[in-house]
Amino acid sequence: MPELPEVESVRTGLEKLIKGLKIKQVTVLWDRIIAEPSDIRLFKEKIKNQRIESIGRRGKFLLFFLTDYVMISHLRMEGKYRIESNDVPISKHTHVIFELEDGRELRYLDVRKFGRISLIPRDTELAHASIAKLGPEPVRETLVLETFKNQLLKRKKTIKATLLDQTVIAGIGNIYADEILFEAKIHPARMANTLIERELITLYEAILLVMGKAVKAGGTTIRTYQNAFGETGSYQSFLNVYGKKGQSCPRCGTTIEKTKVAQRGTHYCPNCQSESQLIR
DNA sequence: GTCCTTTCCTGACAGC
DNA sequence: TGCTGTCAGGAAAGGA
Repeated sequence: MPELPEVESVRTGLEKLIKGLKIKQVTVLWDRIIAEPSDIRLFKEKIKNQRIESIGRRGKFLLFFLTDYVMISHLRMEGKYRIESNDVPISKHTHVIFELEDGRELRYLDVRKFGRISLIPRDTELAHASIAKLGPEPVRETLVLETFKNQLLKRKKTIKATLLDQTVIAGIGNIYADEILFEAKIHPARMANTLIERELITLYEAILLVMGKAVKAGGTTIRTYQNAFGETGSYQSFLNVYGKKGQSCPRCGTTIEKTKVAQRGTHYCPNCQSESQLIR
């Protein structure tokens, strides 16, 4: 499940592999992957002979900057890009094939077909609905402590749901939300607007720490995640609570529990992230 | 405006 | 063995 660190690792990989190449033509094997334009023929027509000038990222969205268009791609749960020679057989879960001028192909694979691709004119990307509403990236330069605190204090929902809300901060998904809350010693079901000053600052620092460390590690490989080189991330070796139900908390030894918060599987240490916080 | 629920999808796994 | 049911979950859309 690619979150910001995994998408960033895909981005840097793709830049090394296909930047500067021209797309000769595109084959779409599962129409629903293409969100825009709604007419698939138009998508294929427009992308023909476009050169991949660079590859950017905003939150969990990949942005392929082409000659005249920007291709916005979200991998959702299991989307991945592979570069293959055109004589390599098409695997079962390949849904979009971009033929490149050097005979290789950029292939989009997605077991669950949740990923979406949009092709829009250059320079309209920042105004595109999916991008425009995103909150700041989780780095010190863009995530301003005061703004962050104000955002949280007006949310009448759990802190876990708030961290997953892409309009508050861009790029945090289920794995890192659990890891961040463990780091900050805050219970995931705590209401965001009940956090006190000290907790808000601790949480802010935990976000920067966890996300920064995960980007450096090339992301986390839980199920099937691979970057463009087919490499896995290494952050899973730093995970403290995610997927650790029944194991000992690395901080206090208490057994890690799993519940459901904000409709998501949620892992936490019942001692470090105490329930008693909930009554405040 | 904010929050909550549903929808999209397939593979893995538990239980019978 | 083979079937059925449940779970995994990010974002968009629609309803409250």
